[in-house]
Amino acid sequence: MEFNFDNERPIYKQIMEKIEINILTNVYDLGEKLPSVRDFALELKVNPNTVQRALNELETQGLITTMRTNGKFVTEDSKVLEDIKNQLAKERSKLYLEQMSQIGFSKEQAIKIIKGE
Amino acid sequence: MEFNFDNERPIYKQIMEKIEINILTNVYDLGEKLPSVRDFALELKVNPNTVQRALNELETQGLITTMRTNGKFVTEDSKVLEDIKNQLAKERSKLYLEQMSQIGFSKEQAIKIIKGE
Amino acid sequence: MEFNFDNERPIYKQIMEKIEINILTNVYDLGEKLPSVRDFALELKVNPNTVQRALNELETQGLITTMRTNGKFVTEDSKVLEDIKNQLAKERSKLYLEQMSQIGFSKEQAIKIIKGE
Amino acid sequence: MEFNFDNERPIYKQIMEKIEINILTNVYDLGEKLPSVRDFALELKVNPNTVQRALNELETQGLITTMRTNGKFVTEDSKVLEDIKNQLAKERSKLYLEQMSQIGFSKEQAIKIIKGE
DNA sequence: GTGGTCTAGACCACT
DNA sequence: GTGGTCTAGACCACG
Repeated sequence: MEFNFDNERPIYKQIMEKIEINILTNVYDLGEKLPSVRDFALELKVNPNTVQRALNELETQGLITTMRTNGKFVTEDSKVLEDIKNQLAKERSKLYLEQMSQIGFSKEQAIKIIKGE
Repeated sequence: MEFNFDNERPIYKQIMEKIEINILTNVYDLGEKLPSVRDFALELKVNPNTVQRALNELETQGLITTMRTNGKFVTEDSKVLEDIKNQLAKERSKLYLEQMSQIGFSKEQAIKIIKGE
Repeated sequence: MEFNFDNERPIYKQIMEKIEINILTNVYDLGEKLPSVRDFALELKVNPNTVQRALNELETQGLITTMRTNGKFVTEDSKVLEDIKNQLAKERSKLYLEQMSQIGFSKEQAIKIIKGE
Repeated sequence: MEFNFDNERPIYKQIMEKIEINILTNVYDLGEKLPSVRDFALELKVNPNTVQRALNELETQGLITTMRTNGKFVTEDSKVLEDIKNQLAKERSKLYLEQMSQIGFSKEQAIKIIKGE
């Protein structure tokens, strides 16, 4: 796991997103035990509280479950993963189209530009 | 001009973006005189300092020029506008594709999702 | 606002509940500005971070909205309040009946005991 | 005996409550010999220390007596059981009414909601 | 003066 | 050794 933090946004959110992506793309498998809070902190060179906060939010999101004294685990419910993935995809598409329309590009133009990428 | 401010981001940036969009989409024409800082502030129900800051940043971006003692005007250089518009469009497309690829969607899938919107 | 904290449960949760109740029972009105995080902390003799955490969770619950640099406010949406109130009431009734049934009391007996209170 | 443990509370307390309920509802009869700590632990898939702790607390509560070298037995005093049951019932009813009143429901409303369950 | 973030470090309960 | 909580104190952006 790399750690190029962007100063513009809270570190804990960036950690959230990294782990979220790793879960959504099965870098961490369903039901897999995650590194301990302290290990994450060492690896990311960040205070354990910061990691804690990130993982907490992922837990309220349903991606992680905690077994006390035993560690934190990726959810075993693949449906949750799919839902979050699709929700993210839709949000981002919608946002993209909105932003493009704001500056005067139609949906067709927006797609054409993507294809050109 | 509406004013649904998002608590997550600085208000001055949100104002910047609104005015920028109005310029790029010719709501404010090339060379047109902009409302005074004071008027903007009243209309947006915001502190004049906040408007000031937004306009300053737009000026360093080249979208606005100040005619001393006379007010602020939209640039008369249409090329500047086109450049900014296209640059924005490319950035956003690139970002969109990156984000989608991060969560496991190919360019084709990304396009398909947009079409479904 | 009193401050008899129970050592068994996290302080931040107890703060959450106190404020939640104050909102649900209109001690804090719809749309009213809440005391600042620092003021709460002084009043409750607790670290500001602890208050912050409590208020944060209330925000994700939808009871509070933050206007940056301006303070935190009770939601203006009375529907949210009603929903939470009714949800709480149902949860508690269900829990009560379950607990009573576990130790061998029927719904009728459970009601009779309440009436005797 | 099932074992859906709740991460929020100590496992030993949850075990305590389960056994307590089994005694109060005569799943374990008066004077009956309980399974050994070891058997409990295997059945519950839990560390024997955890079971030990739970049983100890039940003993100080008077629900269980240890016959040295011979195992642990349910108390033979039926009055103890009745007392505990009624005390529990009263406590819970009182708590329920308090909680409902806190969020603005009268005793009558509280009863109505129960009936609707 | 407002909220937000982060760190360092401590202590706790549980297993 | 695991996660959870709390404190003290610092710094930041914003208006």
